[in-house]
Amino acid sequence: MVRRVSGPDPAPVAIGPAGQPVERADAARNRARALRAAGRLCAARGVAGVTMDDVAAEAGVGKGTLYRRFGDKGGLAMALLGERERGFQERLLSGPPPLGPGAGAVDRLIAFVEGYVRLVWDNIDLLEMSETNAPGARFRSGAHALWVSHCRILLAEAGAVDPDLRADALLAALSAEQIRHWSADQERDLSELARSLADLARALAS
Amino acid sequence: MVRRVSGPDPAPVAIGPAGQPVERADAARNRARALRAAGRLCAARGVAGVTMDDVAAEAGVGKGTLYRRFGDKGGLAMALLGERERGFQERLLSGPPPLGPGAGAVDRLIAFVEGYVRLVWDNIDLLEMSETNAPGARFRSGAHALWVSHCRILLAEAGAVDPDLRADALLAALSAEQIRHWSADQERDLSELARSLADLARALAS
DNA sequence: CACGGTAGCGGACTGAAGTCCGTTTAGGAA
DNA sequence: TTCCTAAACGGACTTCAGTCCGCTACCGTG
Repeated sequence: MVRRVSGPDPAPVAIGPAGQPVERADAARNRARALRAAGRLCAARGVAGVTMDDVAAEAGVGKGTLYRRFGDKGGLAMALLGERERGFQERLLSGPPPLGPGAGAVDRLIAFVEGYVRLVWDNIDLLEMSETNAPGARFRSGAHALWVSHCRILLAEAGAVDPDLRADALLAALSAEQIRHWSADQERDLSELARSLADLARALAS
Repeated sequence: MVRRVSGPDPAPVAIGPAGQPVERADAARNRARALRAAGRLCAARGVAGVTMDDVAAEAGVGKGTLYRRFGDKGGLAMALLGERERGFQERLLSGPPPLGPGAGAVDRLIAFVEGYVRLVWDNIDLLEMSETNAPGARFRSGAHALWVSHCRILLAEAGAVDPDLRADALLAALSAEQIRHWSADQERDLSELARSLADLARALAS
């Protein structure tokens, strides 16, 4: 199956009172169950040790249900990630400066990079799982679209040339794979890495 | 099994006349057979449509042999890639400038980026396959070590700050995933992309 | 040339992702 | 309240990567 683009599950067809399409009650219940089960199992055994059958059993639903809701294993990982990214997204859009609005573009960009590296560092297993058997899946997530457009806008504001490409390039340097490489293979630590990448962002902004 | 670090197959133990460890004749023959078979099948059906069983059957060897020689599916892909990268490596190390020695650091870097983008573009399926179920496998390949050290040296020569990190960041922007994203999702074409990335390299060099 | 130790061989087996399709049920309509 | 239909369910099934281990044959030694 091809992973769906705009979210973990197919768009419901029925229309609710507020005009939004609404998910059937059993579907919503099972989605929540699956996410809670997956979270529990990942916490207990580590992301790599969890299979889809495990999650289905722990959630008390069939495997088919899991695949209907999340598309594939990567989609489940993305859904789990979504919950953890939400806080950072909110601080980005409406939190205090320098991460949130109010600071200069370069300062905001640096704050973004520092926070984002941290987010990746803390969720690296889940991020890698979200790309298994679907290379580039992250590019199609709503979250990634937000990161890119945030960087693009700040780079443009700072007067950088070709902010589109540079935003993508900056985020490429912040990919889970790359951060893992710096962390595991080169034994860089989080704070030193965050500092170096902030410098990189500063260079890209000029 | 864990992919081997320095090449596709385990270091042979017997020592040959010239002092190099030597591969047993049947092993060498089967490696060549497997590579030829894999090349044929990929050309005929596309990389994604080829299974390890297919390759084993086409090569006339057992599946176990394939895994002994190449470690896993990604290792086979890397071995196939190795053949295609060799020409570029040679032009890099001893070909005519600006790619080879003789030109200024920035010009060489730009020539590298243009050539490398092309190399990735032409072998993108194989590159993605080399990372299936082994995220970050490319970082452990000998070829990648060459690309990184080449970029690092040129960046240092050009006077860039933190050439280590910048070399990695530049290559992150040139990863197969990222190039695929630019090509497929954003519909950029090869020459425009090469030009933009060359500009990025110039910015990183200063 | 004969022999023995060891690297190499190969295919049956395992485990997990992802699919299929007959069955169940939510929830709107009459 | 009953009925109807599309959505959702679930588990058996398929496919494929990767492992295991008893067998084979290469090649260095005497």
